[in-house]
Amino acid sequence: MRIRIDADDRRPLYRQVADEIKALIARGELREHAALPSVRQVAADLGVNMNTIATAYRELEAEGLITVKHGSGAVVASRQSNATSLDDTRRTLRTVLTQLVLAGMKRNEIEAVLSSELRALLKGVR
Amino acid sequence: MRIRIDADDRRPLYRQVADEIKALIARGELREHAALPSVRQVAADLGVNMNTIATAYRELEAEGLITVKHGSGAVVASRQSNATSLDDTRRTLRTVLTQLVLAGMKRNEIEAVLSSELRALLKGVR
Amino acid sequence: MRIRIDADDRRPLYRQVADEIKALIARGELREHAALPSVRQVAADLGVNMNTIATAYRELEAEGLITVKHGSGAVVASRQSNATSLDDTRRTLRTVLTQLVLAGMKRNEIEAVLSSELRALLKGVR
Amino acid sequence: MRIRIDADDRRPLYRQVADEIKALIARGELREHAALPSVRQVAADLGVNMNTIATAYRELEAEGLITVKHGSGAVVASRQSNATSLDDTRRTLRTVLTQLVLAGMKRNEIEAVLSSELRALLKGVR
DNA sequence: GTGGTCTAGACCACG
DNA sequence: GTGGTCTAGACCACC
Repeated sequence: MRIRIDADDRRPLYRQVADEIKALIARGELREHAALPSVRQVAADLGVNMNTIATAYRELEAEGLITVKHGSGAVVASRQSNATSLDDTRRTLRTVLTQLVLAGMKRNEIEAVLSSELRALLKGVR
Repeated sequence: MRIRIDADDRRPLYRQVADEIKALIARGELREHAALPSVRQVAADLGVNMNTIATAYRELEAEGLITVKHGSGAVVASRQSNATSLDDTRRTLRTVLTQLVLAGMKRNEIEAVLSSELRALLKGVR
Repeated sequence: MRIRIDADDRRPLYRQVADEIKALIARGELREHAALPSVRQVAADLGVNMNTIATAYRELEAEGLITVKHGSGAVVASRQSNATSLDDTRRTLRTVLTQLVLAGMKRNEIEAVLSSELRALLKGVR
Repeated sequence: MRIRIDADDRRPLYRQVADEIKALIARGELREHAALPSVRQVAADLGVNMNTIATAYRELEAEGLITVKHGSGAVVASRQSNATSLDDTRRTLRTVLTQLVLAGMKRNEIEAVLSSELRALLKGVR
């Protein structure tokens, strides 16, 4: 289970980590009740501050995707409620689509990008 | 031509304004060479500081979407270069799709959302 | 004698006009005591506000390059003192050279640009 | 590593700062991945407002010369794209050369100034 | 009238 | 500690 971060990515580190873990859950690579690696471990692997990973885990817990148990690490929550508001998601989606249109892409080109990314995301076990 | 901002939106104000204007351009409601409302005007309409709007306009100019002429206001640029990197856009797209999957949506439901938003964006004169 | 302005040029209009006239004088196309076209005329030709041209002429007069005679128009001054400080000029030159270096040009490429521009400027009567 | 600003310089402060840093990069005094001093530090050194320096850094980032990471400062970018248009640079160069001619300098004197400035700029480690 | 620059000071986000 | 955002208000440059 590999988490990647990218210095050229403009998202803050903690969000890159959180987003990577979300993708693992979405793809089914991390299933319900699966244990996440410890904060310390991830921090060491990525060479970043432990606080950064702790912040990522806190965000995931706030969204209801993982459960952090005192002393025994974090596990994927049983029912993903995903507290991220659908409003936010649709807003972001609109922004993305606007960027694609302004980049000069035609409708069918945009549709191709969308389904290619969706396919890539869902090609996992799910 | 109405610009909306939302206090519940977590993007900074200046970016909400910039994104709204991008959408207007993408939809064709603001065409090439069309004049944008003045910084003071928008600031008064939205009840925010002039500097906030000036920042939004500066960002749009830096991306090549508008041209600002000192004493005479801003207009939509003739050829949109759109400096926003496609990498960033695809990264954001992946995040959005992940959110939709985590919200429990099935593949066909997600496809429905995508095409509905795309249709809404392109239903303009374009 | 043609003065050109360019909407894509980021210098203010009045400075574009002033710079064009300076170039005409430098090239010898406008010699000592030659009459400049009237403010009204230039404004009409270029389709801009008379104030803009008046500002340009005022700048040229302040630099000692032209003499504005009440009621009888402007003429090129007899001895060009050119009040523009050499400091400013050298500062601008340094900025230009820095841009060329940062654009990745090698020393000999930069030298080629410099002498090509200099030749173009001096190919006039001078 | 010293940044100088000059009240007699007609460029805005933030651009003087940005231009000074560009020159440091061009000369090789600031190499790839080198850390820039913090916004607060530079502001304190120069006795100007933090926002002024932040504006300079934002401009440098927009031109692709530096990368700003939120909690950890700014570094020189790995590959300089230098978004400044070559058109603008050549226009400025023409203006500079015109000034030199109007200052009464002969062709060979101008060539001497040009190569002296170019040598000064490139005498670094580069 | 338009936008540009700068200040002082507040509060937030990131590591 | 770092930079980011926003405000209020001043003064300047351009048309």
